[in-house]
Amino acid sequence: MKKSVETREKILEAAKKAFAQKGFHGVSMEEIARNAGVKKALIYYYFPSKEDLFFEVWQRSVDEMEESILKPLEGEGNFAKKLKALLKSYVDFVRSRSDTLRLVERERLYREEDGGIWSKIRKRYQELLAKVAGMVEEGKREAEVPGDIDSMATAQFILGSLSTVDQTHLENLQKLIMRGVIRMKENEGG
Amino acid sequence: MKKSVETREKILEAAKKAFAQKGFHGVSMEEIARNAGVKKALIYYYFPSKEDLFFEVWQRSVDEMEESILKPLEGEGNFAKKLKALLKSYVDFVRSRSDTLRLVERERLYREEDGGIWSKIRKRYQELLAKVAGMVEEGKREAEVPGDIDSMATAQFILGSLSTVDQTHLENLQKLIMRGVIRMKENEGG
DNA sequence: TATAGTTTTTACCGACTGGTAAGTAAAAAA
DNA sequence: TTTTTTACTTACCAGTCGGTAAAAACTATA
Repeated sequence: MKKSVETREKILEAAKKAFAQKGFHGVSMEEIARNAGVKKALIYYYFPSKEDLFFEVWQRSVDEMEESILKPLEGEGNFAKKLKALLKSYVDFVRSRSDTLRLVERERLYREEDGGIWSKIRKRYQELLAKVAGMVEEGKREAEVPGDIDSMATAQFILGSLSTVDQTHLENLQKLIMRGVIRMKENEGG
Repeated sequence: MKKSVETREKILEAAKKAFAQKGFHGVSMEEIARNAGVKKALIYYYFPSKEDLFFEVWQRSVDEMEESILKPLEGEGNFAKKLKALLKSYVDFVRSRSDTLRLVERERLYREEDGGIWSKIRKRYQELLAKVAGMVEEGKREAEVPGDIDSMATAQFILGSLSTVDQTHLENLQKLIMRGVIRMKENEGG
């Protein structure tokens, strides 16, 4: 890999770790530079501002998350199987990349003066939600999801609840969600 | 009310609003003082440090939340009714005091150098979770909750999922949770 | 009205913040 | 070989941060 790209990548990596732990305002550029083994000014050679750096970190994380949880279910057939696949891949994701998840989830709550990166962040998150909601919508057409349940609500529900629970209980949660969302045929074990 | 208490209260109120919107690190003491109509130094007359101020704000918010969601179900009989009451009061709480909720939920994620207030915060949140988990445990004894579902997981699930969903879909979420948690008798409408 | 205690403001501190200007060594292009 | 570009450092800026000391204003009691 080109050296310059490597350096840029190193900065992004250090920034991601720091932001995930302490949030945007809790981290200084100095700190990121130190952890990346680089002088602070160099960060400004690659990124125009702290906000821009953060945005790239965040955006990559959502992309990574979307890829991880939606790719595995592309081949699946009916809705029940898709949901199962989604939950499984999400659980894997939470287990293996909890930093990324925390980063994505925490920072979308900022209410701050709108405009700037924060509205871009909320918008992108809505896109992700919409994709999951689209899947639930299919489930309704297949009559596997009760019709009185809103797809968007279900999408928020799935992503949100898994992200707040601690890792010990992920499988349990999977069950809870399946039971809530799918119209169960009595004789169809978990 | 005594003037001094009033002033103290005014500061706490301004602090709460600011912290809920921007998080601990996103808010300056100057800003809090300005919004409270007070000089910054006066805050230090009432509170020893920013962390202490924040901790009191946060603690009050959890207490308020616990009171709001657990009180209404003290009179209720069986588990199904209790859960229903809990969900109802929680939904009301989310609607009427979303600031408080956001404050409580956001800040418990901080990983920061441990010790200080952040571990106290996590500990207190665990207490709240434990109380909800206790209720679910009762439900298991009454055979209304499937035995293979962990009580702590369920508690995290209930509090967590409601807090991430947006207000439009709260009632839908209520349904989803009921279906997931309670062993449904087929002929018992929502 | 003098006095003592409480509450609030003024004025400041050193440390740190995000960000920039100027310069440099090495590599690439000419 | 000379010129230009890339990648990076040093040194600094103005502004803000959390926090403090001390004076000033207010209140209560005598």
